[in-house]
Amino acid sequence: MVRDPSEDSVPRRLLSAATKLFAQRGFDRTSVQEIVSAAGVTKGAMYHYFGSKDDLLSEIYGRVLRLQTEQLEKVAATEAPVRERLRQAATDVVTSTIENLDDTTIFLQSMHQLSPDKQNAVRSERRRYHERFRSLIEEGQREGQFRTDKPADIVVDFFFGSVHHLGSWYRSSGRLSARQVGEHYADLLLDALRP
Amino acid sequence: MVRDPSEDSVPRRLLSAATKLFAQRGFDRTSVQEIVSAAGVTKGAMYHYFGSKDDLLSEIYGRVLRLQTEQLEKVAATEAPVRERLRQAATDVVTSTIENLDDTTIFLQSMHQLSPDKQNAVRSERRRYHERFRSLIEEGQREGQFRTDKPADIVVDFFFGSVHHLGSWYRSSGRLSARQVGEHYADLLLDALRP
Amino acid sequence: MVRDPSEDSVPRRLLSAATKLFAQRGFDRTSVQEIVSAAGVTKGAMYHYFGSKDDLLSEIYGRVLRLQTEQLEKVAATEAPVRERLRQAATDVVTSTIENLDDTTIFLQSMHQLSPDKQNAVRSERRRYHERFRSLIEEGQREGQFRTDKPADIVVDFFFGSVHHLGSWYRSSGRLSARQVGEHYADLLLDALRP
Amino acid sequence: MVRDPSEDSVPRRLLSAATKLFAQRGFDRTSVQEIVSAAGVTKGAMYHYFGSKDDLLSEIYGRVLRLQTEQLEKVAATEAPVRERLRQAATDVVTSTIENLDDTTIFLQSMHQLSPDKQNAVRSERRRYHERFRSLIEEGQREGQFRTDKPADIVVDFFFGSVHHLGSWYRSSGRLSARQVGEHYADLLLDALRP
DNA sequence: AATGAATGAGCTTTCATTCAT
DNA sequence: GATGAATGAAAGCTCATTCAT
Repeated sequence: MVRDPSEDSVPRRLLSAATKLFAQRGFDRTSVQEIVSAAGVTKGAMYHYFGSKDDLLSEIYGRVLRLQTEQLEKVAATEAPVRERLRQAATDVVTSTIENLDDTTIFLQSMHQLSPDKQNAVRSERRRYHERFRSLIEEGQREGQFRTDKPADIVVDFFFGSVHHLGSWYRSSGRLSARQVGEHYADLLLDALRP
Repeated sequence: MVRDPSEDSVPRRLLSAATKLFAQRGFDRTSVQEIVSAAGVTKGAMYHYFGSKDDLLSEIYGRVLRLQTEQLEKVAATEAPVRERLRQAATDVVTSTIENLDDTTIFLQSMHQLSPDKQNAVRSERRRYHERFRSLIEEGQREGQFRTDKPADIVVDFFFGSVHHLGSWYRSSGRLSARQVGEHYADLLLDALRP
Repeated sequence: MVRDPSEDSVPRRLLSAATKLFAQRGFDRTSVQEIVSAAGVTKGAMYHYFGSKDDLLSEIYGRVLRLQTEQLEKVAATEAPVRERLRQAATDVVTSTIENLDDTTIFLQSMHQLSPDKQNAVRSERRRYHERFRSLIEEGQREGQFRTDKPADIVVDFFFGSVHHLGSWYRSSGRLSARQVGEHYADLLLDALRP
Repeated sequence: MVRDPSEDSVPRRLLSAATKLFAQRGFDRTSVQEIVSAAGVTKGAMYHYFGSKDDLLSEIYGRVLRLQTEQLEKVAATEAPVRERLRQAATDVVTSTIENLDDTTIFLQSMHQLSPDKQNAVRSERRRYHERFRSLIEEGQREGQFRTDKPADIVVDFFFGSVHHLGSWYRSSGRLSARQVGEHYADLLLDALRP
């Protein structure tokens, strides 16, 4: 059978429909019926591929978490000076957050609606990510590149608050590109860290 | 009828129970039955005082918004140099956010679950608040106190992201007081704005 | 408001409709919708009075168990010779089983479809009932009234098998009354126990 | 293809898995998916060999019914005195019921969950079996071996109730063997029939 | 002979809200 | 002011069965 290339596989269509709807109306306000209708399949098909509505959400999280973790590991491992590595990491996370704004909006708004153990899995992945980011800051503090009168964990929470908030105001139709916002944010972070 | 002073009025008990529950489990996951049980009244009583479950949420928003707006107006109107006024405003909003962490957590997580018109009302109040804050930054930029290569609205969103995120990590049992966090955050903001 | 005496209370109507339907089609084959339609109310009303479909079943069990336990205690406590007390107890349990044939049919067929803890509650009540019956047989064995070469517990299971089976064959339109069947069964039991 | 002799044919594995599961959880509570998973095949395979889930149940019934009917015919046809033939038939049915306890448990619990026409088929087979058993009793009554003040059909129902009930209490780990229970039950029946 | 994706109808349960009292 | 019985719509999920391959 020939496949229209525009016609994705069923699980992919389900994930994509769910992402859009969860971002628009929230996880709880989106019914399984709405998701499967948007994906053009029936409920049975969805439950054939995903164990539950929660599973859809977890899967969406997983994708973006894995992507960002990968990017961070790659940048952190380069030979560049720590200031440059932190700047790059900060720019990257802002850019990729904006490029996947639906996923990350859902992340922020719906995580606490998952079942406790799925929440823990996501949280610990997230924690590892933050710890990796924090260790960059600590490295710069040890080298005398960054101020030492601010605890690194406070700075991390300060910065990721800003990042998570992007979904509430950034519009792709606005005057700034994802990259421009990323650079502004990285500047603000780096300058706030000047000794 | 004699009133035990510790026994608040019915609407107050309802608001307080709703606040706690919404913060713990989210708006959608909290049933009206749970709220009225926690408040020690019946459903009928709740619908006597509040038109709907949405109304409870709006009311909770309203309280904290009014409080923070008031604080900001007061600080902005003083004669102090703009750097001092911004520092005070930043410290204040962090401190009062932490002191009302339940309310502000709800704010962040549940706003998009309100009916559209209630959402607009809240949003426009919020926007006015942000504009007042932004105008402080712009004043400092005009006076040459703050850098001018960062648009003031980006800085506002950057900072309020950090503030909204407090609910996801701040614990009153941690090593930092609300005031200490406020001062750290204000320092980071002010230093990021150094010319 | 004047009440038509033929119009029972809602919970009573629900129990009665459920009893009839469970007996006819089995617990699993009966939907909540069928029950509430038969009772002339809505699902919401049912869930207002009963926590679950299981609860309806438990309640039906409870009623007939309590009735039969009471009858047995009363007979066992009289001064009559043990043969007479056993004969009366046997006749009674057959008669009341037939008179509540729907309830006891359900008992037999649907007990294993209850949640484990409800099942245990029912089972232990049932066990107490059987133990009381067995102690009557043992008393007769000690007095030399009954044969001693058959363990009392085997006899109890033998007899209650017969009783539980009534629902599969007894029809009120048949040639024997409940009392007549009770007397036949009691005779068979007593004569099987002759030394 | 070489066949591991321990590896039964697919239909046999399906029947055996279904028997175990139906006995454990009941017919309605067992899904086709569970059966095929337990048998290590897929749904398609099951529907290749059996027309429906009901068919599995009918097949299980059929096997045990045919077995017991055969045994009864054999015993009834011997030349032994009627008391001995009845004793043997009673012992046999108890023993074979216990030896196939899963099948007979299902028989008792799930028969009424079959489609009406399959139910009728099973019922009429069962009736023939009971009639053959009853005719033994009537033969003994005519010969003066058994009491005549108890209708034979009542005695048959009395006894088969006991037999059907075996599944609710008999455990192979208990103190009595299948044969011992069979003898106790046969004694109780024969002695209840003493003139 | 066998697979497994997909269907579609049905299930129990939850819940915000109303209203006679 | 307050009760709590009752509604009715919708939710997430299950499952026997079909069918193209």
